[in-house]
Amino acid sequence: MTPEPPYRFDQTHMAADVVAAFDSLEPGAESGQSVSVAGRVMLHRHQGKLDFAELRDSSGAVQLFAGTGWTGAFDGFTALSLGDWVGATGEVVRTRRGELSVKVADWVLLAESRRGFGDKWKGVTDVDTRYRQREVDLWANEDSRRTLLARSRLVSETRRFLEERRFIEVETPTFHPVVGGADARPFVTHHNSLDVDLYLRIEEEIYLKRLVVGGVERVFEIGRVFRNEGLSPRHNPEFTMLELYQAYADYTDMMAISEELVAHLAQELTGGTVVEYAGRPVDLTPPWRRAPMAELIEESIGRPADLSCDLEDLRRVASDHEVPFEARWGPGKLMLEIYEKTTETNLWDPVFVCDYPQEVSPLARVHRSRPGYVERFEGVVVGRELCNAFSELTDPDDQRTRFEAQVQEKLAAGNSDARVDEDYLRALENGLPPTGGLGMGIDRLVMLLTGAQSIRDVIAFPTLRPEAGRP
RNA sequence: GGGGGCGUAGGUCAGUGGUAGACCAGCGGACUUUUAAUCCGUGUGUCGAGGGUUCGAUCCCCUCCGCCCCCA
Repeated sequence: MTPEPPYRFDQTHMAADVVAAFDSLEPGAESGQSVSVAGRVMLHRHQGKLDFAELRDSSGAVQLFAGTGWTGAFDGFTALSLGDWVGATGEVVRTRRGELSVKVADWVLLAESRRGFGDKWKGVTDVDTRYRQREVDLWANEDSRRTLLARSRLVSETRRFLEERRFIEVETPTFHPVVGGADARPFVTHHNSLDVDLYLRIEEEIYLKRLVVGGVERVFEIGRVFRNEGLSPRHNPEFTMLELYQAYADYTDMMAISEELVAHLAQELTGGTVVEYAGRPVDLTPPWRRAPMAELIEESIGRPADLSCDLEDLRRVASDHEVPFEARWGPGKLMLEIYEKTTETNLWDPVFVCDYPQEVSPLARVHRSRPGYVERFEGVVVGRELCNAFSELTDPDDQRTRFEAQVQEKLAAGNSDARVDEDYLRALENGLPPTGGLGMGIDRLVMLLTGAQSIRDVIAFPTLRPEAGRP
């Protein structure tokens, strides 16, 4: 019979604190000080009238040392299973073999682990189990705990970094009446009492820029966005995006803040700005290379593929490089596809890929000196997009024209959800000052700085096929 | 949707055309300073599911399911 567990337990020390505070205790010595610790039993060694257990809490681990001569309910203690939660009180001692220990006088079972234990040496390696039962993964695998903590620190440091620069954090709606400006399929849901369909947001930018119109000159949001697309090691249908908007700034300011933020986070999390990913060094030290997309494509494939080429040239380049394309695509879309298929994945060290075709960038302002292009960049690291930024389009008439073209394009692509966002156009008519905007994928940033190969390793509960549905 | 890989005990993994093994965990026992403790004893299972070939299938073949990776 298992007694009812207590409702609370007074913990005086974390395991790591005990180990640190009594560092100087000699082997065989007793401190005379009693502590109470709590956590899970991770290893257990019974030896006749003695019993040793490794107790782990969120700070680390400390050994529990029980014996018939000093431990209440000793037989019960020896019967503890791996994974059981225990609270224990006793004097801090160091054993003759030198292990700092709590010499257990009293102890209490806080919860049983009824469902077996992973391999105590290898943990749990089955990826399906690790993702479906993250609670098991977390207590069995040190790497999993480290990643979770790194993510928490990264988000926390990001807030601090931005707040120090006078950015204000806000929360904008997750339900959008109109699909946003990014190029992604939305999830659709329905509000019963309003009897309207709503879309889960695919980005945060529209509402954030409306706040800039309202006078919030530096604003950011760290929030969940949703894209109804496939799963892959780099894509989860819901993921976390940082977006920030800064009045009176342009995309060059966004480059500066991007590289400073990433370098700062790398420093905080890894102790330096050169990190290792997939066995290769990545130098995140600012300043990052800045190069027009057209230049990078030509570097990669040895011939130009940009808006100075005519449509037939671009189609030929696409064909030569096995880039599939559709007849209705204009030169800008072709150029972007060629870039993505031939160039992007080869960019290892960070580079700001600048000056996108206007055709594929409905929310970015036209380039001040390069016709056909907009002032937009993506920060690419280890061959992946990490962030995306513009000098924001502020002209309501131009914005309307772009939205209408985008809606036509989406309808042509079979997307019946496309509509012009009249609310946003009305907001622009109230005046958006020159503004720089930046979006950064938090999940991919955590991957980069923790070495994770899959986005599922940095999301506590990634999207999975439901287990139910088996016959 | 196409290609490749994987699926064996609670965990980590071997293995064979003659219905299965190791270690750990579990259970019983010994042990007063252990460190993945050790030692003795002990049980593990629809070998992912279904069908086929075969005297006989966990193994070979087919279909399906699930997971991972690559591609679209």
